[in-house]
Amino acid sequence: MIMSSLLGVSQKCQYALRALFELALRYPGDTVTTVSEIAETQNIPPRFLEQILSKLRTGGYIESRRGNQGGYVMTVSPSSISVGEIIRFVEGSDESVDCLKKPESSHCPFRGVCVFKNLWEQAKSAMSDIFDATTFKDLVDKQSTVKCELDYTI
Amino acid sequence: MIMSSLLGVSQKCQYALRALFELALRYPGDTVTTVSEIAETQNIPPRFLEQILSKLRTGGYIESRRGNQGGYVMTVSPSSISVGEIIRFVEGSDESVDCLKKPESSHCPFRGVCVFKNLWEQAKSAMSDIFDATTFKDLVDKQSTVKCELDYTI
DNA sequence: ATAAATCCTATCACTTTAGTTAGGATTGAA
DNA sequence: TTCAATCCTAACTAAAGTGATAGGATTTAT
Repeated sequence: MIMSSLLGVSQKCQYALRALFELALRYPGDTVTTVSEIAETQNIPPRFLEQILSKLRTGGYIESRRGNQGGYVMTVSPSSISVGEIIRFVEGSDESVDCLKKPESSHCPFRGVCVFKNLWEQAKSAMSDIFDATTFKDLVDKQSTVKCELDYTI
Repeated sequence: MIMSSLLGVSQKCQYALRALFELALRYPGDTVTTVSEIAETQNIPPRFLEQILSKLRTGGYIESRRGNQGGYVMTVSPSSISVGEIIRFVEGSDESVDCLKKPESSHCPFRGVCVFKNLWEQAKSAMSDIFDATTFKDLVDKQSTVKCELDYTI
């Protein structure tokens, strides 16, 4: 985990979210977007982004068209994909805290460890609530609001 | 950051919390506790724990007595130390997410990144709320409750 | 003096992260 | 058919972070 911060979101994961957001902006639509275009717009190393998009494809979040004139496209509605879902998919779901590791039933071996367990659970749950409640449609909607504000001020 | 998990709490940090909890259990009291004793009770590598306690001392959370019959003791009230405070102290306060890095005023450089910023802030805030609201006195109180329950069932 | 303990600093092994490199497979257009 | 654009996959690497160990210096009670 990115480990120096309580909120552990890796660069790779942030890239994934931004890339998916970029595709969500173009939804719906049957024109594909190339890796290069996403990479430039979101300032992501292109070859690295290739891997990330490839992985997102295996998750069913996006589809690809290969060959000349190929690229990526979002085929499921952005409203059905939450940020939390993507974070878990990209980061994996390993727990950094022993207490939260399976099996659920096993008792904490060390004195006092149990008193922390509830704390980790609360924190995890609070974060999940936030990330699971936000879909990519929400982000797109928010983006257009921001755009408007900017346009007005110019 | 511990990276692979959204909730990034390093092993080192968990050791620190457990060690501090162990000292909080003995508060108040003028008898010191050795590193070895804490290490055994909480199953922490002793030499590693040395470093952790030494660091906690520089933060003013505990005091040490050197030499023979030396050890560590908590001199400030456990009710005045929150879990969140210790986590931040031990992990450092580096942000893993670019959006949250200083300076506050600088605008997010990439399209759509701003729509994530609020999300990171919310998540961070939700966690801080939980961890800052829990003091080591709370943990000690909770521990004695658990102890009682166990005693009754025997 | 001696033993017991913290303190300090360096080192190490291991894992993770953030990419890069290289080549291959597939497709559409000329 | 040929070519170029594009996705696909695996292997590799450099750097950083993490967890832990090691040796010695310092301090203090006995």
